[in-house]
Amino acid sequence: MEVMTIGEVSAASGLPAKTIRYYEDIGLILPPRRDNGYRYYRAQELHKLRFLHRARSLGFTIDECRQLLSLYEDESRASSDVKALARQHLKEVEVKILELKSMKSTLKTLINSCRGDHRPDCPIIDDLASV
Amino acid sequence: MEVMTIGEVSAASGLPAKTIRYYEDIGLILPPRRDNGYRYYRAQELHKLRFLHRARSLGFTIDECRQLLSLYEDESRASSDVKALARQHLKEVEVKILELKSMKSTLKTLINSCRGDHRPDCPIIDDLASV
DNA sequence: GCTTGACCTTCCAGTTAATGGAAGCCCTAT
DNA sequence: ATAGGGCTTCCATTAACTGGAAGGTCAAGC
Repeated sequence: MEVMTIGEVSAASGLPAKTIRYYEDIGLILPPRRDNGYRYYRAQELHKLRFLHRARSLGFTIDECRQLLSLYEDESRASSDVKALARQHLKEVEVKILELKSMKSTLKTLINSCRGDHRPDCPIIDDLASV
Repeated sequence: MEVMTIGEVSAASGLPAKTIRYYEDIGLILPPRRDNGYRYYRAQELHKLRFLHRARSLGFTIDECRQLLSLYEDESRASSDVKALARQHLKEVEVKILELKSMKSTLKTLINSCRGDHRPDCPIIDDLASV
């Protein structure tokens, strides 16, 4: 397939067409247009869309994706720049994990202490109300 | 302090005044008003605000908080309802932790394999581009 | 040649949970 | 009287899409 419509590149990249148009709106991927106004995508654009898909699935924000994309396109990039970005992101992921683990452990404790029957007394409610 | 202004209840609950007004907008806490239009908060409202603060800090969504609040106020609630809500939320927290852990492990691997020097070759970029 | 249906286009609105800021009252102290 | 701090409302913005409406385009079939 030499070039693709948005529907085709959506299937090929795994990104919804809506999302691909959104990425265009915010200036991430700017495909050329046919005479009828239809977007078309070449291998070049498909690669970038897949790149974005993967980066997003690793939790990078759109803004980080923008930076990654420009590093991807920069033949003379320093891998240290990429690594720094990834390290920063890793840190944020780790912080979130810690927050969620703390929630998880509190929730587990509360759930375990609650009988969960037809009666109203409930240590979960008591905890929420006690702070 | 018999009753409080929004600034006072903000200090007492730990929630920003902006957030307290927002909670009113969406119908969570509806304080009475003075003749001059100022909101005022009694112990009753303060307790609910603290309740919300705590519930949010455990990651419950606003909608879940709404349900929790109505259980809190329902003298004839069944603790099983509270427990079910908490269990559901715990599940979601656990799912998020798993997602983040998977990101974390991939990121770590990629970061470790990247030299991070002035040269352009970078396994992180390669991975993103390879999918 | 015309219709049908799938696909494409743009634009507008809504989602979550707040947050920032502007314009303008109100109250207390000096 | 005026200055300040706190209060009010209303509007806009954030992140990253997603849904839907109204309408143009194209290939296939009758």
